[in-house]
Amino acid sequence: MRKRETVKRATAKEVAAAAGVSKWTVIRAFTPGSSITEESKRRVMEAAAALNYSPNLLARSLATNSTRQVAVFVDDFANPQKLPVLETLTEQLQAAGLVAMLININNHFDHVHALLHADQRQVDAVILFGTAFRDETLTDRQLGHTLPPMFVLARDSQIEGVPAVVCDAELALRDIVNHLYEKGYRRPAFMSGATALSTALRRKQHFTEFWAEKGIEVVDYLSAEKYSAEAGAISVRNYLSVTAAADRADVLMCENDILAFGAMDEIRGKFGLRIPEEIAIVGFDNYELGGSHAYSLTTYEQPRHEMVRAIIAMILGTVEAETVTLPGKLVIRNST
Amino acid sequence: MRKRETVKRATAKEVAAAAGVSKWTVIRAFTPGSSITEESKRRVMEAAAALNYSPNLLARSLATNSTRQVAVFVDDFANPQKLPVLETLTEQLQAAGLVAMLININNHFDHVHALLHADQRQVDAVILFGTAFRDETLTDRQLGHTLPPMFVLARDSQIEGVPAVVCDAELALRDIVNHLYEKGYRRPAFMSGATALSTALRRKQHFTEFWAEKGIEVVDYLSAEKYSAEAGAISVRNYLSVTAAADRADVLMCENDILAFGAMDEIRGKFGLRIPEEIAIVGFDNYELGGSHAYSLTTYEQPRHEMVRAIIAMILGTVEAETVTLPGKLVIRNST
DNA sequence: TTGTATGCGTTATCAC
DNA sequence: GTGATAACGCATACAA
Repeated sequence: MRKRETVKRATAKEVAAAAGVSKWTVIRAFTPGSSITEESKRRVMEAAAALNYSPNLLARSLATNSTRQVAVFVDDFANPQKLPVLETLTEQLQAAGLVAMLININNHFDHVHALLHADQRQVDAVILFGTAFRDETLTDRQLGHTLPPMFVLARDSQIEGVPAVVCDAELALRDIVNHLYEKGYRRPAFMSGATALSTALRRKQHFTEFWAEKGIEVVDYLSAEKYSAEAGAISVRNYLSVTAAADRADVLMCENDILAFGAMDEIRGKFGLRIPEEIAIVGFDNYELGGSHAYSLTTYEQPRHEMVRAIIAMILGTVEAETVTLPGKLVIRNST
Repeated sequence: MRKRETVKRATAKEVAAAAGVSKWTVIRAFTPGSSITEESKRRVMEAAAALNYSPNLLARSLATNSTRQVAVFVDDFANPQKLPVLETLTEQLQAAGLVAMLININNHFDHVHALLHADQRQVDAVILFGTAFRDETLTDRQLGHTLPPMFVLARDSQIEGVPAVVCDAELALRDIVNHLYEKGYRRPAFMSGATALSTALRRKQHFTEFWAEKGIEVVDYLSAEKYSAEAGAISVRNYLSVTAAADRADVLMCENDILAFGAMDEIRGKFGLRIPEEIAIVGFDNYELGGSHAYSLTTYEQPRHEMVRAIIAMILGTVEAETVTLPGKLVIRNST
């Protein structure tokens, strides 16, 4: 590792010497709201500008016991929806004077490892962004009581005492089913992804539940190997291949947009069915491409700005840290 | 900001007291390859485990003048291709014992601001990941000579003395044009995105150049408003609307896959043309969805693992820091 | 308002 | 191999 020894950064001490004051006065000049005369401040700032001084945030962190860094754990980079959320997250963190450490959770760097590392780096908080992390490992002896505050974003929390910020699945599915029912659909099907995530299970469960409330007890279930267009295509192909046209669902809800894209391609391309006339499609997430003419996918948008705002408020401590469920919004397009 | 005062972390000093040694011995126990007896090390490790001690990386950074943190500047979250690169980048950084600080460059937080901030945080390096940042601002007085080493990833460097790691555009376009020529296409068209980025211009320029080498001097140029499917669709719609079938290109290369998706949808959906029989399509980036049955898009894949490896090697100083151009790979599918 | 002493937790360097 | 001294750059508490 090349160290940063090109040109030493100026320190408060040096600025103090140049300005003819003590280094503590320099600190004050850079501390908003501290008592210092205009004159002193002006001289300090002048000297600072000349020496190109700016406070060393590392040293400040050590002294204040607060790094203003937040570790963000991500373990599913395959989901393109992560990107806009990361954008929102970094933007709002930065606006709050915080900065994101992006941690890739994978086979070589698991949650426990990452948590230990983030802890050593003294981060002010850890955001589990849609990662599958359960309680068990946390009770290990190796993890002390000194862990940074943790928060779960966009997934249910499976850890005792760790709050989550999620989109209201019940409301979402209620809106979706109501919409489909009003449109006249009566034979629903649901395609789920591979995982047994509680968030995913909940969508399926509410889907079933709300159809039942309408008196529709028969729901077909499809499942895809993973969250990819190809997997969605394969899943729907299997379904359509073994299902007589008369028995076929008239609307298929996919657990996310990516699955829906694959399903739509297959339905139109391979089976020559019209969407939504012969089978309607619903996705989840409102991924950008769904708005294009080709897909025009009815979907549900999670309130990512509000979710991020909520989690940051908890981190800052401006609101109590407790699980929050926020309403999203149904986006109706031509696929239903 | 809630500080981390729940339970104070154990320090080397406390571990030393518990183990009956000096704190420097504790440090040695945690420093691979330092001279310490097995017995001392064992006792230290025992005490450390009991007290749940682990070294404070913040304090270490201050003392060693090396944070092992790398700031990654991103200003275009709309491009979904950023995500897999971020995955690769974080994975390899972590494998090298480094960690990524993800910085969102936007209207509220520009490059200069971000650079100053990263500098204050004492990052070991800054990666400009596909951001549009030019030299001018850098010569400002406000930016000292103390800036961290900078590197540009996936775009040409426009800053004097700052190396870049890019995909070889010349080779890429040569491969693409050769492939198209062999397939028998003779009427090429090129769709560019909105920006006047040198990387983008270069693709267009080489595209033209290599067709000229084949004796084909006529190339149609389309331009999209931005890098979105919708913009690609609009662009190709305008083109096809004003171009007689006889004058139409027989192959359209789009500057990236997203534009290509939009173009393909429009070409098939609105104009009822067959791909590739009536018009072939080429993209760039090998975005995942392009592999799906519906698109099956011929495209070009940037060598992201090698690119990331190269930039990290420069950061670590294991290779000289200089601009590197790496070969990607043509991915041939059914759209050509 | 300003200056002084002390602490944050670690590493580097030198004696022993 | 081990302990001690100094230093990293800043913040807090207190005295002037």
